[in-house]
Amino acid sequence: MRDIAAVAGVSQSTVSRVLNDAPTRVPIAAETRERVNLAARRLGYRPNPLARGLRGASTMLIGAVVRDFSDPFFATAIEALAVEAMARGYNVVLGHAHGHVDEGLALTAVLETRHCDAIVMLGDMQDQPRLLDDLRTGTVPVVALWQGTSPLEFPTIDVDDKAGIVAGLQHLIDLGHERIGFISARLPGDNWQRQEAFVEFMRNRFGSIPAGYVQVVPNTLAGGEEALRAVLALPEPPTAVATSTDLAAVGVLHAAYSDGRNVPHELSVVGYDDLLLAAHTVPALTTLRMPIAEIVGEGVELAIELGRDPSASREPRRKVFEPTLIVRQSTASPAAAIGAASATESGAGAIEGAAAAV
Amino acid sequence: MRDIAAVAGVSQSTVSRVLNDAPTRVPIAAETRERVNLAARRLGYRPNPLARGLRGASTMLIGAVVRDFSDPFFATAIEALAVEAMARGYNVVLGHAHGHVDEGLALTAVLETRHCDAIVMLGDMQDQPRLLDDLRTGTVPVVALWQGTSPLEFPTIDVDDKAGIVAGLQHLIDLGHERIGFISARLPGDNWQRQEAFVEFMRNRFGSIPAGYVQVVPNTLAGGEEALRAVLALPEPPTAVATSTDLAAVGVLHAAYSDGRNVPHELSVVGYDDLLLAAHTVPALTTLRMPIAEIVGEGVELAIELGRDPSASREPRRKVFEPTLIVRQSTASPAAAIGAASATESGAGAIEGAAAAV
DNA sequence: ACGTCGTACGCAATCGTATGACCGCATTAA
DNA sequence: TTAATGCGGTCATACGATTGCGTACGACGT
Repeated sequence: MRDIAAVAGVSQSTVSRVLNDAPTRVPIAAETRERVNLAARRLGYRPNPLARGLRGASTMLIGAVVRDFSDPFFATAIEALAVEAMARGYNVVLGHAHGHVDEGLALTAVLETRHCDAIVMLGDMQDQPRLLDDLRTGTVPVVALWQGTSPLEFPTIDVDDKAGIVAGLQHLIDLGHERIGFISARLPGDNWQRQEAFVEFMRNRFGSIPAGYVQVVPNTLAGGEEALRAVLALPEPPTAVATSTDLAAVGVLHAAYSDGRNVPHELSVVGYDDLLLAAHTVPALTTLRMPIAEIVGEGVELAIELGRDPSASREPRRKVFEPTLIVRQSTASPAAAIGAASATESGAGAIEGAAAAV
Repeated sequence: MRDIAAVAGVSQSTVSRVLNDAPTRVPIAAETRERVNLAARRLGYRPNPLARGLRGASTMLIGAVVRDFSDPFFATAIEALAVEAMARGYNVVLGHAHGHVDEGLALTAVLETRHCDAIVMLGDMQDQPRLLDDLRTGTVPVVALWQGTSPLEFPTIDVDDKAGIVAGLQHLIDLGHERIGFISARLPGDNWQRQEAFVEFMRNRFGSIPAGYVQVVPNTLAGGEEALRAVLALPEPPTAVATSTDLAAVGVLHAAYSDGRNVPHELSVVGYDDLLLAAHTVPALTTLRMPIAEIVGEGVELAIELGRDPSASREPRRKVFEPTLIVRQSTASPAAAIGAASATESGAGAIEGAAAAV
């Protein structure tokens, strides 16, 4: 910048004013402006965001705190986050709140993150009290996405999990299912929202839930497999399972296939999230679409707004989106099991193949 | 920091020296050290990385330039990157080199990235000349991962795609396949390495490749489906297909199922990458394992090293890792097709179910 | 008694940018 | 003629930390 000033024959302050061309109380002649711009371009000038930030200006950075982004759901969310942020001229720095070295690392992540304009938290972090504490006492505004029912500490954008679970269960019941299991895929620190919704709905509908019909497993493909095997080993196994996650549901599909159980004729499966993948599993997964883009977009918008105007109300508020049921080929009436034998004879999947639209 | 100095009754420079306790030519009394540390802790001092970076010190940031991280392969790679970086005390900032708004955005991404200690490029970016140009002329060291055969401009860590493809094809040939198709899932900017390896190997082995046996599609699930349908519509369709990507392979599995083709009895499928998902598809996917963690770890190591010591040789060098064949249930001898009818009668997947170990 | 040396620390410049305070000049109003 | 005003721009300083250099002080040697 000093070089530009020298070349253009003006002072450094003038250069600064020209380059940001912000509304200033100091007028600049158009001719000078031209000269400076030219020099800047010729010298290939790039503003140094560090120096900018040092002056208290915005760094155009949004911090993302996420636990585990091998989880395809959060991977998708992060991509959305990056896209939304960049569309608004912001960059994203990753803070990894990993469970293992947890406290130490989590803390560091936040410290290093301090020079962000805002922080977006993806997923629930109730098990990381020090991180939350840091965030709470810090000066950087925080927006929480998919916080679940945790005590509201930050502005939150969330999804109506209860409505989603109910929609999935109602779909199964409409098909004629009554013995419905639930696979509760747990993320560390996550709350029990979807599981509770299941329990509440089923209690109201059928009075009680058979023992073993709710399986709690880690949110991985292998977790889904394990849970399905456990549920099918029951004396009176369910004819359908709902899962709290597509990831687990994909594991379920694999386990069912490996054990020779035809989905959907012998077992119906409902996922949750509608990952990109869900439309392309074998068979394609009936699931609940999570409006990821909308949620993240809203979150970024809010985060930036809070970052720009620190005086803005930071009192916790919550916005809730609705998931929508997407019916594909992994659910069918339990009565269909009668015709299953003849169906498989003509090649597994022939029936659904005819309706394979996505 | 000034506050600390005041509280501890020393000068701010002393505080700086104590807090970094770096090897300095200025000795500090142990007692003073204690006093300063105490004051710093009580005041909850957090160093401001901006000011640090301003003085030319390292910002402990690694920039990641990636095209599209909805691709599960890159999502996994990014997670690995974040983990490896944080294990070394670095954070990661995301630069999105999206294909659409490409040039403009790509450029911006890099500019904003300037204050990183190093940049890691994930995937090939040959179609973004301006980005490459920026990277080349910049002062920040760059390490390229999965660059393919592009002209070597940066230190590169890569995988031996040719060996991988050959291993997959040899596996199919060993099973007795001769009519083998290839689904070339293309990432924008990517080169044709895997496809070329296929063509070369098959030419040498069988003399020629039937028309239509090589399908080029975008690297998506839908791309895989489309390619499989095209290949099966040929007058003499292949008995096996290799894909350049697990993502496409999953699409293939879905399409085969939807069209009533049993995998592996009527069609063998070989993937490439060994995503986490690959072990849990229906049926589990035979594929080539990409040593993602090793590659990324090596890349981060190198990037940090280059960042720390700018005098280090930055001349392009390449390190190559070997993929390894993972045999699961999506491949079988074409002769098995004879017994396919009876096999499906007892429920699809019963056979592989018995061998469902991962 | 005076010079020397090692120890322990302070002073002040510096990085790149933003910005309030001032300044010279011309034109216009009083 | 003088003062006020507008224009076009420069000066100096601040942001928070790092770091070369200077310096005060006690101990020690001669």
